[in-house]
Amino acid sequence: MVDTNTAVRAPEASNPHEACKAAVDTLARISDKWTVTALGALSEGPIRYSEIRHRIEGISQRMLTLTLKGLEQDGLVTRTMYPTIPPRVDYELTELGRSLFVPLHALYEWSRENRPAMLAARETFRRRGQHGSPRTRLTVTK
Amino acid sequence: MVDTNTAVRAPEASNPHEACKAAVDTLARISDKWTVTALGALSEGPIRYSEIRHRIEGISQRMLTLTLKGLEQDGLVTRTMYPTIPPRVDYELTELGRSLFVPLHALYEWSRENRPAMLAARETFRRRGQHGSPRTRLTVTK
DNA sequence: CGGCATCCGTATAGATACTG
DNA sequence: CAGTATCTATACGGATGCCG
Repeated sequence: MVDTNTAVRAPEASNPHEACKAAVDTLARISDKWTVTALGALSEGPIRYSEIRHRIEGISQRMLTLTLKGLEQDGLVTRTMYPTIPPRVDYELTELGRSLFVPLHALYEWSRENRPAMLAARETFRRRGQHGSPRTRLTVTK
Repeated sequence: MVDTNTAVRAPEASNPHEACKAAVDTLARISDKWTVTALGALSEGPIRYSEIRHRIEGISQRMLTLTLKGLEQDGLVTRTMYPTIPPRVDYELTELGRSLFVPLHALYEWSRENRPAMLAARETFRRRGQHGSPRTRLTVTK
């Protein structure tokens, strides 16, 4: 993995295949149960561990620690330890971390606009039970 | 669309908390192993089951079926059965499904630009082992 | 306070075999 | 061809307890 990926060159829409793989790859890293929520908690500036934990309802220490470590590892947040007693640790988004809010915001916008439709579709689907006559085309064109 | 969500009004950044929850919610629906890849396979127009399966390397029938059923349920794709022999089923993106490509593309763009940095950060992290002296601030300001 | 280790339940998804 | 059904492996995440 010594890079060498400067040669790929995705000119326009490229083939959706490659774009898809890249998106999937990023998704795989941020789509665990807490990562995005943690990013949200960090979005307002430096914040200490206990405060994050307080903001994210329902998260366990284990999951918060793991999530933060993952973010730190990927260069999305910085971790600053103050060796005081009692100890104190601050977390802060890096520039890279903040940049993630762009696609995240797009996702949020989509949710706001289209999720109701999605849930409605799901309701409809559930009610007709998909077994009745979902979309059987009898007029075989070819 | 019974909506009633016209009342929320996210003026500017709103509070990141709510935006975060919405984004997380959408993420939860598209971030299984195959959904986005399937959307990618569907992106070029109507396509039949076997062709999708052919395009998505490594997917099992079970997973493809489950993924497509999920997409259909959420109103992101339509399923059209041709009761011929042998049977044939076409899948096609709905308008809702296509609209998802907007945030997905944002994600793709982010990946293209920042993923190398992320992987590099990960490499660095792995090499210094995060135990040496990652970021201990001795100058306690307050 | 912040974090790690251990144990354990559950959800997700792969392999395989069978059906209309 | 386009699924369904069953079994199994494993990754994710929660609860608890200990440590610097």
